[in-house]
Amino acid sequence: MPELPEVETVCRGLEPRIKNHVIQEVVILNPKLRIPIPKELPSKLKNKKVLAVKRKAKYILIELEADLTCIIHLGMSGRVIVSKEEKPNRKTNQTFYYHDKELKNKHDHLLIIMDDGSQIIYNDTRKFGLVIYTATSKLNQHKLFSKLGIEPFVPEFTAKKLHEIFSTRNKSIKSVLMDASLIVGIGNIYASEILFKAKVHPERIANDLTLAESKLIHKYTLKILEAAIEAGGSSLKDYRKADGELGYFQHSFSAYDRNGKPCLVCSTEIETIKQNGRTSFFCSKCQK
DNA sequence: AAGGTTACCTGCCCGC
DNA sequence: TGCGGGCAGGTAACCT
Repeated sequence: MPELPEVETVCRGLEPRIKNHVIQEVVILNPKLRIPIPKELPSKLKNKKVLAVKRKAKYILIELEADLTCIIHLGMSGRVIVSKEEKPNRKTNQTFYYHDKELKNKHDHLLIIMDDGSQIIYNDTRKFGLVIYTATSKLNQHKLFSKLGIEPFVPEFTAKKLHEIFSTRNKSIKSVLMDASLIVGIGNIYASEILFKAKVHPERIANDLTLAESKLIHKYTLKILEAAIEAGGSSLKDYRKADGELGYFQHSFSAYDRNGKPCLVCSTEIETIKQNGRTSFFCSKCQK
């Protein structure tokens, strides 16, 4: 479920568990992803200390010493799982997770073992994600990042700025909100949620929006993303959910996935339409 | 160059 | 029960 809040939650969950620890071993279990995992990634990462874990758009950046950053993207179905503790196999006395066949999971692509024995697994059913590396000093020039739009949580992301962005695009507001070359982090779920709260119909053409409407979209973009990050943070602290899987928490949506259910404001049935191959959820009475 | 479509991949759910 | 179609939270290579 990785949009900005989920990726942020993964980063916040991961950092305290690996920061200042050294990567002891990296094992490629299945390199087949959108960009294949580079063969030399294990040797590059091995013996490097983790300096920080950061988010950039929907990417996870594991910043390492020696000018190295490991870049992870979760695609549609990527997951990061951190073993809670070392689990040695009784028979072999091996601490490798993968020496215990019962713990093996389908679609695990990468295993990282830290110096304290904790193990990080990248799992991705649909293989749309990626795990690569680059020089930290050249991060912003990387092909993946060179065309990214503005981050929502920077001071320059103002209502005025957003309105200017909208004014340059002659297509639906829904697809503009989801366009990472304009604004990063908003995917199909939060685009519907933001437009519902702002009372703007998803098919409205972006450059037709009034400044007042852009201001509402700006306000709810920040509010909704913040609330979702907060919810993710709560789930990280919840011991009942502390199964090692990071970034997956119960969402409460107002519009997304509520097709046929009553609008929480006016009780009109939530409708769906297809836009650019993606389903949009909206209330035809509230959203104009 | 903007805007739209298609493909990548697996699994699940639904209707027949 | 089995099969086919459509669908799923993302991105980028294509085409016009």
